[in-house]
Amino acid sequence: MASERPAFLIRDALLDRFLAGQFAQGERLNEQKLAQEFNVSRTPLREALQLLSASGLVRLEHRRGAFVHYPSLEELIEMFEFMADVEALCGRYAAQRIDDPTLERLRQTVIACETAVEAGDLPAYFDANRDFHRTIYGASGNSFLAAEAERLLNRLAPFRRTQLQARGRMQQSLAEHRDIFDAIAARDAERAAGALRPHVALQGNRFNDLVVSYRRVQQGK
Amino acid sequence: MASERPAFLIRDALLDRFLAGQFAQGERLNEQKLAQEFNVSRTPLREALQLLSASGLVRLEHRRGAFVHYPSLEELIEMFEFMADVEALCGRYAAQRIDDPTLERLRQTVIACETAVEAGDLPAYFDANRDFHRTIYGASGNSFLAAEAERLLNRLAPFRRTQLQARGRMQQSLAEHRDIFDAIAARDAERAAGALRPHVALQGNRFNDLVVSYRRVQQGK
DNA sequence: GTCAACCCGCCTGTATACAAAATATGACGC
DNA sequence: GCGTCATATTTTGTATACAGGCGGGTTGAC
Repeated sequence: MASERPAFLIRDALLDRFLAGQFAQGERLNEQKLAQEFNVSRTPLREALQLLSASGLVRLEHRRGAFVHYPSLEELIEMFEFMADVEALCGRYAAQRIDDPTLERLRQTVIACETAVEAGDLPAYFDANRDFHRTIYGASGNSFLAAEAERLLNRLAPFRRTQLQARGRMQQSLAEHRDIFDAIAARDAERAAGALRPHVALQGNRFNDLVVSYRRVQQGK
Repeated sequence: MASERPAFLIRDALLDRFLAGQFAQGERLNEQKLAQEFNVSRTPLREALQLLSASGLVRLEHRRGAFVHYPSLEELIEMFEFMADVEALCGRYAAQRIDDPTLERLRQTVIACETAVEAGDLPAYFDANRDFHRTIYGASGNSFLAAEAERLLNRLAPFRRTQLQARGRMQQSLAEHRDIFDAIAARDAERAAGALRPHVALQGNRFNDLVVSYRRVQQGK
């Protein structure tokens, strides 16, 4: 059993608290208190805070402390715009470069999405959806790009989850997955990119959904 | 005078050492020795190592230490491919969204490039070139995208510098800048993106240049 | 002679101690 | 009553102390 680094565990635990809305925007995080809560010293806790600052959820101010910084609505919109373009990029390269075994794996992730939709299982769909997208990242043949895409995915994941909760969104998402898969299977780079961008981007009802879920997170509920 | 965080100063100092080739690939970095060299304790030094691990130059292995990890040639190629696409993205949005004052600032950066070329001043061109690209990032109207682009720029900067050293490369780069500027000024998004991608991407001689400079850095000179 | 196990030393990871800066508190003056 | 200055307390940042793991070297057995 690999005893993970405590800093990572603490980071993840803090992330859960963030997503559960236990911290208010701009709140100052007290190192001593948090260290006591996690039964560690301040050293690994500070490490965790530094990790979180890299992902933007915490802002470190020299000699002032760590402050909670949820992305503003504007930042979220910008992040989704970029994410959509990055995913389109992955799709474009994937269509050009995917090999048959990977294409088959991608097909399996689509099937997993179908199964989840039929069962009406949202968490399962969330996982299958993630697999689908990550498989495309890997199929891009550029592992640096894939890593960057995954980093963004992790950062936006909580907000993407809430997007799937709206009625009918899961079915729509699945239909788009089928389109994307077909484009990649047909090695049609432009069609793959063109199908992926709106799949990820905020538009129409999606935008409104985000605003709602944003307010919800913001108010800690 | 703002007493900067020591960890940042140490990180930058270490970066200089990396670029000067003072560390060999895979070399293990001894915390105690480095801490002594910088006249600090291990605490801020470890902080600096964690910062460097975020930019990929150092790989941290639990209970084993920090290891130097220069990007391989393959990784570099992947990074340049992604960078080219990200810059193209910035250019596309910039053409759509740039306002007149920013366009004027962009014109000034092109003029600064011209001045540097006429003077044959490579360092000046490097700075002007950087300003040109950063202005486009900002003009994209997406500050998240701009920040990501800048992060990539910083990470690739040392390798881009060596690319400009080849004969005639500065003139060619300037000519491409003029094209890019014209496309943005004409609000032609596709042309801007189409001009930026090859400007940044590795192709033809550029690729060979990179291989050469890579070998040079790799061997610590 | 080779391989394996054990032991010792070095190094990392974590806790704690200490110093200095920032903020909170209270008193004084306007 | 409000603002400002001095002081006290909290809290960060850094140094140091301590514990445990990893690696290297030596020793012993086959």
